[in-house]
Amino acid sequence: MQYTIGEVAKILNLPTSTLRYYDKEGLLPNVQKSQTGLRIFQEEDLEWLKIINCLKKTGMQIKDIKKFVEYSLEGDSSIEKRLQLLQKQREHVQQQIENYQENLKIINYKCDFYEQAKKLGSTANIKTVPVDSIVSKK
Amino acid sequence: MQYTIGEVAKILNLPTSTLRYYDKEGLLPNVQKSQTGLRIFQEEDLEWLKIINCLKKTGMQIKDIKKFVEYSLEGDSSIEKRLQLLQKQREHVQQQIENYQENLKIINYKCDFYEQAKKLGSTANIKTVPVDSIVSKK
DNA sequence: ATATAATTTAAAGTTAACTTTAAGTCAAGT
DNA sequence: ACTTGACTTAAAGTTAACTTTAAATTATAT
Repeated sequence: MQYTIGEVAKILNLPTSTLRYYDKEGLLPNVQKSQTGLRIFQEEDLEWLKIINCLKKTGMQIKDIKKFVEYSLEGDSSIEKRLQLLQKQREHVQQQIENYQENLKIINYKCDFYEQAKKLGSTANIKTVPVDSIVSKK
Repeated sequence: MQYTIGEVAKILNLPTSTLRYYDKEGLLPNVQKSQTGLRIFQEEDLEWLKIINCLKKTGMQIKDIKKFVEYSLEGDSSIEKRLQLLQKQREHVQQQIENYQENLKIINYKCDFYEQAKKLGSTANIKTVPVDSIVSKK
């Protein structure tokens, strides 16, 4: 199965301009071109793009994704480097989830506060606690 | 208890330039100045900054944080608007956590893959599954 | 009193990740 | 054959969120 850039864009819900940008930045080294110059995406390229998109969505910068791509092109000699890069990203994501969960507590607290305020018609006379008492202390 | 901009910067682990930028953007409407023009942060301002930082860290844009600040300055008539803004952010954060968790699955899978590859000395001969089979389908 | 460190403002500079534009070529349907 | 829509590149433009710079003032320590 082959895909045009427009089809890939729909599947991944990304603009075609972004896909071309990724290609230009060297993130899609295996995408082929027809004789007339059109990009042809294989199933494999789609899988590759989903990995790249996953790294992107979890906050990895293009230049670091490019590193990963370059390691991949180096072949088996770079397995260790690729593993390390992914493990580092895994830790980053786990940390991010924890941060979000802590911040969610603060937002929940604030939502409660304003729900109270809504009932009372005023923010006065609602007792508050310091933000630091909401987040888990280490 | 009062704080200089440098002290606040240390406490929040932000550069002073960022604090001044936030001030310039109208995010710190209650910070006072000494007769000589230096910013004086009260405990209250610090609490305020922690909320702002929480919104910032969970991906809210400055312009939307500014909206929240402006609503707050309007007084009790804007309680509903502030609540809605925070509820929207809460949903955004919950969604973000879910996204990260799904993407973490993919990264975990890839880490497993490269740990295998490391043992075998090669990525060849490792059976793989499509990315879509890793993420939870709805 | 004086040197050093922290603060001030306004304005310009930076960076990442795209997006848009322009001018053209290619593909698909009638 | 022709129109319409999708695709191509290169280059310029955009945006958000800071950061840096410069020149000056203020605060702190000796």
